[in-house]
Amino acid sequence: MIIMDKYEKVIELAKRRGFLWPSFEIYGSTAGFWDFGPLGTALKRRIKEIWIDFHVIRGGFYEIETPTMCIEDVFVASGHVNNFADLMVECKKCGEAFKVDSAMEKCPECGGSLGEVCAFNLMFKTSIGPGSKRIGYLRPETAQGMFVDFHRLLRFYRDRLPFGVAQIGKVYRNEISPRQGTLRLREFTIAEVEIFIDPRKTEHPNFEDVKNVVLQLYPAKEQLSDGKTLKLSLKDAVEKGIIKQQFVGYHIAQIQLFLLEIGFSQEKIRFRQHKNDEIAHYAIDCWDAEALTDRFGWIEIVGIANRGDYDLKAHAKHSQNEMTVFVPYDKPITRERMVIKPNMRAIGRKFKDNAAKVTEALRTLSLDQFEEGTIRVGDEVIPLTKDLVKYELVSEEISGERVLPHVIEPSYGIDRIVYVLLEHSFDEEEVEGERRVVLRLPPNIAPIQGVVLPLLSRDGLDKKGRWVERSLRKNGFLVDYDESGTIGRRYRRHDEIGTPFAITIDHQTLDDDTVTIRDRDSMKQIRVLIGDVPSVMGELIAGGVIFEKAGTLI
RNA sequence: GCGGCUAUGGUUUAGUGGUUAUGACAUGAGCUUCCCAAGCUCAGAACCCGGGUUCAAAUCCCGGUAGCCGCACCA
Repeated sequence: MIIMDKYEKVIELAKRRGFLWPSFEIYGSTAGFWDFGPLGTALKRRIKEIWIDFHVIRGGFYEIETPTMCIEDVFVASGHVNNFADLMVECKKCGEAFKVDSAMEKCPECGGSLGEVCAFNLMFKTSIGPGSKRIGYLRPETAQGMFVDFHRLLRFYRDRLPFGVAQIGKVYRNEISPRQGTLRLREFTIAEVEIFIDPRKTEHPNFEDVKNVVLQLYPAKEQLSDGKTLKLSLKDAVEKGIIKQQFVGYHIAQIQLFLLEIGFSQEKIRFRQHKNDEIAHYAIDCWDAEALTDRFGWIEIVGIANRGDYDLKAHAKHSQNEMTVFVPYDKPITRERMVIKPNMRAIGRKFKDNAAKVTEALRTLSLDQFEEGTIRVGDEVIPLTKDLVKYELVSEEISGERVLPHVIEPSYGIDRIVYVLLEHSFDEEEVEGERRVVLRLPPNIAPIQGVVLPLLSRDGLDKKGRWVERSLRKNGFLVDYDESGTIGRRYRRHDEIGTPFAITIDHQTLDDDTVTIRDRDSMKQIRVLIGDVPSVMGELIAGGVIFEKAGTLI
């Protein structure tokens, strides 16, 4: 008996049955790259579809697609060129690796001397165009593409906050040591939403819909003290100030609902708050959705951050573009304002070369200074005389103000989700002394939705089977057809890859045109008319009907 | 990147400095059976890559690559 832990069992199954394969295998593979085989690709596609259903269709955020390669400016502005790098140094004596601290000379662990400093920027760098020296980077997140399009998005959403935009795509990070299957890759898929909100309005219009969702929370405070998680409704968590804003809370609930819908185990999901020392300097509140894995413990699969105005401010500055939103007041405000009109002719004559500085000083003059009757240019104090400026008090109507939005960002690691889903779905049980391996994936997530199995490959059963297969394919189901080996063996084959329903053609089919449908999880069977198979399958997969009631239970 | 362990058919595994490299499961063909991995026959399919030592290397040595564990980082 070979003893494997769950990770090994899942990866072994994934490789053997065409979910996941190490990339470039015939050339020896390279860490951090995995191929999705036929079933893995189908599974991943279903996860992405549900994600889009959640965030784009139900959530109302449109999806966009921006290049995976970006020009240098994007990442200079975002800070990735300077900060998405680790300066590392190793102790020559004990081998411990440290992030470089300028004051550090000796190893803090053992006092040994340190080796040479090496920097890793985790971005892949390349050049754009033939002979061009224009630098390009493969993106390490999809977010920047969405920030860079802010001015277009704002117009698309007709100049109103809040609005959100979603993107699913490949991102690249030259990880130092990728391993652990698809939990840590150099090329991977993330699904991100950037929600732009008015920083003064952190309540969520649909908060009521999710306020009773119960979350397993692991706040920063508990991580530092007793290490216990709290089970709280979203409403309580926000009211107690554990989750700082309704808006973030709403999306934490959405993350949980999404994970449950695709088949995660509820008790294996928790939300961990970033502690002060790990939270990005610009972020206001950060949580990670973590999933419990058998070998690696709790691992991060979704991050949700309030990034504040960091990104928009950075791009506005670097690109010299306005990235604010005009937010109208409920009622326009009327106020009186002193309007100062410099007499350029007189100023020019009097101050000559310094005239520009004087007008600039006038332009930024405060009312207090104006009342003092002087302005300050450099070290000089200049009296404001009537020949230099004219002024008048005007009454003006202000209808709103410009606001730099804050960004709420849920960011899903799709490949990690694929692995965890396989692990959470993986089950073994004893059936009449035999080991049965079942992937208990929800029917609408399973890569193959049904398999058609003629009991025998003759007597016309095969012909009937082919007919059922075609009718299912015509109705949009991804199905398989299998007539090799005994019926039991074929059921087991499909249990192992999570096929939820098996349609069996038997001798009774020839008499009364009925077939059986077998439920993967219970192994129970119902009998339905051959012509009803597509509609019954549709209801079963959508979860609109209880299995035992979808036909005549055998 | 550093340290430790490891590398044999699709998967898992045995093995030895020397003929044609085990077995199991899986896969394909056939027979038989026919509603939960039955049986029989047959078939295809492997020593991670490169260098060295040796008459001879899958085996010993060195280097690389990959995997697992730890450090670090993260979706």
